[in-house]
Amino acid sequence: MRNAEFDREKVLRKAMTLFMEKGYNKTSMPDLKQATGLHPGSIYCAFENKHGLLLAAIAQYKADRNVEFSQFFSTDEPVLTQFKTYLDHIVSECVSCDAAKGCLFITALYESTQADKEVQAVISENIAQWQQAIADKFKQAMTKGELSADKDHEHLARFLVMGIYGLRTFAQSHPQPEILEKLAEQLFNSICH
Amino acid sequence: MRNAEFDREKVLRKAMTLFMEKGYNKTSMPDLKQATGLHPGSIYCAFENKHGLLLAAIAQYKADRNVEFSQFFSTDEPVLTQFKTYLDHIVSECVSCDAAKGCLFITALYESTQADKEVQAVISENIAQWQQAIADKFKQAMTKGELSADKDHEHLARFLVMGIYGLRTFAQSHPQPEILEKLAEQLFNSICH
DNA sequence: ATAATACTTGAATGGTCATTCAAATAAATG
DNA sequence: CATTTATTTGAATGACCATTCAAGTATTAT
Repeated sequence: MRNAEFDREKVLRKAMTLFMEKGYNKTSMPDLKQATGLHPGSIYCAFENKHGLLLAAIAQYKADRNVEFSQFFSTDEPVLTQFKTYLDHIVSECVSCDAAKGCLFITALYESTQADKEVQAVISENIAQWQQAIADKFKQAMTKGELSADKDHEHLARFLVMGIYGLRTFAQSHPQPEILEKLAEQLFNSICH
Repeated sequence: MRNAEFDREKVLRKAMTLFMEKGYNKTSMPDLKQATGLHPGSIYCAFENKHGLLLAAIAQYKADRNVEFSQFFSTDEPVLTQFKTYLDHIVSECVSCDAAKGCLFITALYESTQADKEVQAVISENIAQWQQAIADKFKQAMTKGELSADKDHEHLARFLVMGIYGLRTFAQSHPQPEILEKLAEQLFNSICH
């Protein structure tokens, strides 16, 4: 017996960064070898193939985003304030120059073909879970009286997810901070008022 | 001398459909040959290379969308009603099963790399023009008294573009008509109220 | 210590792709 | 009609890529 020598999380984060920066298809095995330090054989040994590495990277991305999400909502501020901070964070990601400006869910979903039902299903499921977490927070805001109780928290969550996707996509062509901030603000207001 | 035998617009629409369905990178020259009936040499003769074909397809896509846009705003209904109809049309595109459910601007933009500044610039410009056309319509709605005059028509246009991108992206993972219609409705209301 | 097991290495393989090219063909011009 | 000029054809080219594999190596368990 023998355990893998590499740090699985580090390798997955390197891979996920490449997938976000260059896209899955244009990230070659030589690219992955260079970025991760792993030889092709090791990648195949650990992840079956390039597609398996993508799935593992998506899972890691989901785990990382989950932790991040929880952190934004673990303060003792009002839930709506937490949402605003969360949105501001996303805007700052959009205008950053590193890989975080692209969301792996979106890029992988747009790149996936009809043939790759597996990636599509995994990402849809991950998005649905994120949306549910948002819906739960909205419900919490309603029970705390921060949000009028006649709203549909699941609809609000869908609208926010839609808006965040819109922000991210809009930022791809027009990454101006002030404009994105205004858009995020109106998005927030559309939900709260 | 001699003119090309093929119908340029037809070829470009075939190519644009493939690019939307499979993505630019995964659309191979054999694919293009089969879909357009053009041999590789003809494509190179007419469009320089595959990348040139993409640029030409994007230009054709823009022209087609321009015509479409004008048609939605050439009725004698109130501008806001025209917007609602336009939005409904986009929702119906999102839930359709053909290539129209993906927008070539978005798919090509997400697929383009940092290296391909040309595609990025062309698409950004095309989006900006579309956004400006929307802004003009909002201004028109304000002068006609359909929309309160204290709004910023350019901001409204950006918000609508963002929302449409959000809708399209959201639909990629959750293409349920009723849900998308509700989202489109709230998007519309966020702008008008 | 030794055997068994699993990871690592990196060159080799086979396939696919964008692009080129030279020959063939057709239209337009004078 | 003849010449010129452009397009069409489709096979050939060269590059790149995902994947495989066999030999080497380290770790664990007995």
